[in-house]
Amino acid sequence: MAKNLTNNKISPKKRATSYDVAELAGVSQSAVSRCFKTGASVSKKTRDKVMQAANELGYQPNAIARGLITRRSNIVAVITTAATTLSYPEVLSKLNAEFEKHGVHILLFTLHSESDVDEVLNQVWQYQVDGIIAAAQFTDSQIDACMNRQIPLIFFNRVYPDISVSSVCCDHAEGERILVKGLVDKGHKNFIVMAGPQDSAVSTARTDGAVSQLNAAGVSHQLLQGDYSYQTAFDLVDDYAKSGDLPDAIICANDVMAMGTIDALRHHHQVNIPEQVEVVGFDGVGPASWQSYDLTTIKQPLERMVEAAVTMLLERVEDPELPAEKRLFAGNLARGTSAVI
Amino acid sequence: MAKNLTNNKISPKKRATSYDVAELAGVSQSAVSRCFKTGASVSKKTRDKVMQAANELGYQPNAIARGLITRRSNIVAVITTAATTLSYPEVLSKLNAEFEKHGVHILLFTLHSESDVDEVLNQVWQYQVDGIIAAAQFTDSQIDACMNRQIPLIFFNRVYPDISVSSVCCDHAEGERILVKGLVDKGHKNFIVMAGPQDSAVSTARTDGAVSQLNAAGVSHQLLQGDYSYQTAFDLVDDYAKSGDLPDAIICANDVMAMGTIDALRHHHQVNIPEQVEVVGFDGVGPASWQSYDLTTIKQPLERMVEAAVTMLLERVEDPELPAEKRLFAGNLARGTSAVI
DNA sequence: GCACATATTGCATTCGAAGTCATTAGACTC
DNA sequence: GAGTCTAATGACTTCGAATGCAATATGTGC
Repeated sequence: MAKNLTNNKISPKKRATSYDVAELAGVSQSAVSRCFKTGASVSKKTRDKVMQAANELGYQPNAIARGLITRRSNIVAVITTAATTLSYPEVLSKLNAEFEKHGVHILLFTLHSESDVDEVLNQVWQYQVDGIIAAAQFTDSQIDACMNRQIPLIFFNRVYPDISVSSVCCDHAEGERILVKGLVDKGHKNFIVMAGPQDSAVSTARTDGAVSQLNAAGVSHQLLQGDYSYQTAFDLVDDYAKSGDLPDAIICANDVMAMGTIDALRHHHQVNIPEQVEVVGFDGVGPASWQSYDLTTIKQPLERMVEAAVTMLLERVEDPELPAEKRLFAGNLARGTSAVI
Repeated sequence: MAKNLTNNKISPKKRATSYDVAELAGVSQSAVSRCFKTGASVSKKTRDKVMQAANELGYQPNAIARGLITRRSNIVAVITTAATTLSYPEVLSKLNAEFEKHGVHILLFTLHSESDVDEVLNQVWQYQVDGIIAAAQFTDSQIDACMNRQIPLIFFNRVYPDISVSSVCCDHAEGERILVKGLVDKGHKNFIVMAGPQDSAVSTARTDGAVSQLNAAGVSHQLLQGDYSYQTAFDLVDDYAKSGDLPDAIICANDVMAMGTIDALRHHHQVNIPEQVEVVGFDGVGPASWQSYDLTTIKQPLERMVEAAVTMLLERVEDPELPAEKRLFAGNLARGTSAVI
């Protein structure tokens, strides 16, 4: 096979490097490098020559090589549990949009079960990410591992009250307080609280919030163990309703379960919602506001939460010494138009 | 400040490199490298020493440095339009799971508008990704750019009949054929076809499929221009119904619009669905099967499509000479239990 | 014990861009 | 035109792991 000529522009075998550009432009490799760094000292003449050569060769600096020397990959890891929740795409795409503004990209890691965290972290170390956004439960030693490696870490919708680690979280307890207050003020006495998966910290926060408010108000409740899914909620409520008696209100740990609950009551038991039973959720996902459900729920201010998470992370990438910070955002009550609370 | 001692294990400032491990284990850096490469020639004795040292230092090979020399980043770019579609999280998390099996990770790029492709591609080049999965519309020259750089490219739910480029796609036309046939066989005569955004290739494929089947069957239809969103569909149908007359059936380019359609008719115009008007969608998203909608739709075999896309991409990473391949998967009819088609 | 094949090992180099430093060109002053 | 000062430039080194190659160790058969 013929030897590859250095200045054979046709050969698509190798992508152009800064040396190729330098040669074509008649300058040194250093000059090329400087042209792609804002604020570097380059004369207009050189820059023009270099840029033209770069265009001609389709040159883009190799982020891998750059990352090696600058020790900045401009990549952050986003670690989430496999997506059952409907707000996942919204969060992910907002995160991506925010990071992109700063030239940062997302390397995605999804967990099949929360126990995979260790394995995922090993992968994360290899990629020299600049930071981590975690929407998953970490153990203390996993958090320690991030700190030892000086990799900024922001939890999304998880809080560790006893650990000095940053987080952005919706105020689940406060949200439930608002919901419960509304329902209790309306005179409801018998409640069902439907929890999400037992290993979900978010569900626990919401459920505990609701329960303690109900207790404080001195009204009774019963707990159903759901798993965030429509079908499980549907089945649970279907079974429950077969027994004959109905609660005044059902508080679900997320919107999807609330919709399952509504459908079970409405379609299998001819119960009028919200006249006979009032159902509330949490999240503010799209379908919750659809006419068929018109759900009363707490809408998480995802936009602001994502913005906060990104800002906090990038600040800490710049200055790793910044102290941890926990930010708690109140949700907005989205009142179903036919609801009365 | 004190000079950093080479063997100061306490200092968390720098992560361990293969040289650190080599020193601690009393071997050369090459030996360390070989220990982390499967199939390399290393004695058990050396491997043990190295692995112990690596553990002690928390060493993980630096994927950035490795990528530089091997010209493999083990990263693939996933390019999608900003997620309005409900199947997005499902696809993304399945993609991730499949790739992870092969030690490949996803670098995420989302487009705010389809015109951002150029900008995104520039980012993509910088990261030396091994391949690209694109769920977005590319121009011919953008496709060419990938080919020139020899970066394998697989389109997801986009086809380019005239270009030799690989794709995995749901057979939208075939799906619409099934739906239309069912509806026509039932005796329906007046149809509405609701399209998605005009720049969406998927919408066009579905809409055209439906229209040509309707024409072939000799039944009339009217076209409404939607945008895949619930609200727009709701408003369009609401307006339409105000005029007084109703079609026999409405064919929507996706499930979300079908649900908006159902809600508008049912809640604003007291139309019985499916008795008075039959509504069908496309996608098979979660809420479509919920009792309130119980939608007749074509479910895309996402699991298989994702598997195919991943396999095809990785094959082409291994052997860039493999010819392009277009795979078309038929969707499954999901019949609403109360539907009659 | 010797000749030889095979398995391990280390040295030196490589990938591509960025930073350090010394040098040079250019602008400006008097 | 000589003397300063700054801006621009290039040679060289660096980041961390992988690899070709040569050197050494180990093992085998006689």
